[in-house]
Amino acid sequence: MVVRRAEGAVQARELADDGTTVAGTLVPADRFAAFVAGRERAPVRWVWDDTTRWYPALLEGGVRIERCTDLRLAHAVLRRSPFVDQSLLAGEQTAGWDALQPVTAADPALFPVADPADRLDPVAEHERQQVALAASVHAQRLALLLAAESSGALVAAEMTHTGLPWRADVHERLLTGLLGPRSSAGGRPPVLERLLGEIRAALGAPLLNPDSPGELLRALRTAGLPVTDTRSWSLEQLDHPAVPALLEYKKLSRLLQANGWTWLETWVRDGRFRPTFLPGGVVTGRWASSGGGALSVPTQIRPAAVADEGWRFVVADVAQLEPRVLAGMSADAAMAEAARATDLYQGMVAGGAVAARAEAKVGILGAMYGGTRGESGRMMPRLARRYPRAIGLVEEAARAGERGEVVHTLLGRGSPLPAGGWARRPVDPGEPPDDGGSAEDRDRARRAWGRFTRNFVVQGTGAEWALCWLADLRNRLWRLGGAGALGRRPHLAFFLHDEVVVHAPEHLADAVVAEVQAAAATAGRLLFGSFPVDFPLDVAVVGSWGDAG
DNA sequence: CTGACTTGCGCC
DNA sequence: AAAGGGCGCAAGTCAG
Repeated sequence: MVVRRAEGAVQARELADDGTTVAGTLVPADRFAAFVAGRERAPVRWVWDDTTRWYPALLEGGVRIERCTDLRLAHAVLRRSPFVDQSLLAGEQTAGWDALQPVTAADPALFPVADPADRLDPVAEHERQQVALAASVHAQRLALLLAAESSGALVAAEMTHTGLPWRADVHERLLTGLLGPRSSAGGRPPVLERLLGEIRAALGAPLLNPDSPGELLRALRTAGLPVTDTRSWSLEQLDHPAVPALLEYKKLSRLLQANGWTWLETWVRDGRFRPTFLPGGVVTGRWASSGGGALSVPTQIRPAAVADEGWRFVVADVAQLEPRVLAGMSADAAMAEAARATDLYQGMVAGGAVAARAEAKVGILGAMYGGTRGESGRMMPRLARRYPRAIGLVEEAARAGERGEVVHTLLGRGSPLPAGGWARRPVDPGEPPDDGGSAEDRDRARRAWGRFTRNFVVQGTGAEWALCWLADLRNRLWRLGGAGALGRRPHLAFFLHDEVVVHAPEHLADAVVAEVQAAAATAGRLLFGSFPVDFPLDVAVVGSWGDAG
């Protein structure tokens, strides 16, 4: 069913099996939610321009849908995929689809005025996408990616709708305990005020504002300290009476600015934290977020996320997702064998690849992030001998990036092309060949891009695993849960790259644990088939997020 | 004054 | 001498 906004109404067109549209219906806007609810009684896929423009209003109306095709997200994937013949996506509206942005504002209006999306034809775009998909040598993988991406869009909207249960009173108690009572008119709370006094005295700088990196750096140097920046890690290396107070000040000041009383007032309403999640918001395919720094909620304040009375959180995260994904996508049997253990790094020790867990960890992280020198560099030859396919895959991705080529994830998400002049091929004989500065600058940029593409393939495939996990779990939770609206059943409340928080009635918590596990197994099979790589979860049933892990 | 950039730090 | 990827956010800084 393809839907399109049409002047206070919705035009809905049935899709035939061959992809052509048949009957069309015009549904008044105020009856659309009921129309959708009615159609959901039988299996149906909603094809629409962009989930953020449709689903929030349906959820407000109490309607949950089973599946959709999000043309905006699918378009973005297909346009960059090296598995796709780009000429098949060309059309007069291609630029319009390229430019389409999600709507993030909590705008209750289903039909915002002058939305550029309204000029786009979803039927034509859907048809182009289907043709491009069918012609691809990796149609199945891409189809899985598009389905997972669309499912992710539904999850994201649902999580914003239900929100993460958040106890303002617990949060405030936490803040007061660490900072002292909130001070009025933008002044520092008492604990920060006291630390400020200590810092100023110890540095002999009575007017110092430690929030200014420049001022602080000058004050430290005047006090005779050999520093070039003011990062906590650098300050920790110094032996000076001002340092402990300064480190404490930085930590608490960060808490106050990022997740203090202002954050609480801005982002927590009616006992729920409701950030906006942006599926596909990161080039690798990871989600981004906006509002309240959702993907970096510090562990410090997680105790304020408390399940409702009679409800529990099921918190699950994948141990060492990315190295496991690397083992799977490279079909490296030796690394997959190490991944059979709950702790992959320990498994590498047991397999004889390295002598100690710490070596395994720093070596693998270096292989995935591009740390080729120092401790991790020293491990590389040994890892490459022991895990030739896994290490070979990331090395090849790095080399391809250094040559300015596109790399791709397992399911076919393509990396962007580098923007710098170092990689640009001459387009026109008259064009200057390069704008990249000195040879060293170009080499540095080339290596940096190689580190990016090296990480892209692993981080991106990890994101694909997580999307499949999330999508399958969403359906399992729905089937688990009796009747009623989304928020009255077990539901996903939060997602952070490789971790989910499910909010569920207490009596269903154990069943949720089983579903979370089953969904992880499904995700592994969807991506890697019968190749034996495990994705063990750390799962906790808790009353508060702070009690997990 | 606004907007763009840098710095630093939280998360994965 | 150091040399790791991806983000969002807030404050400071600086240019216009």
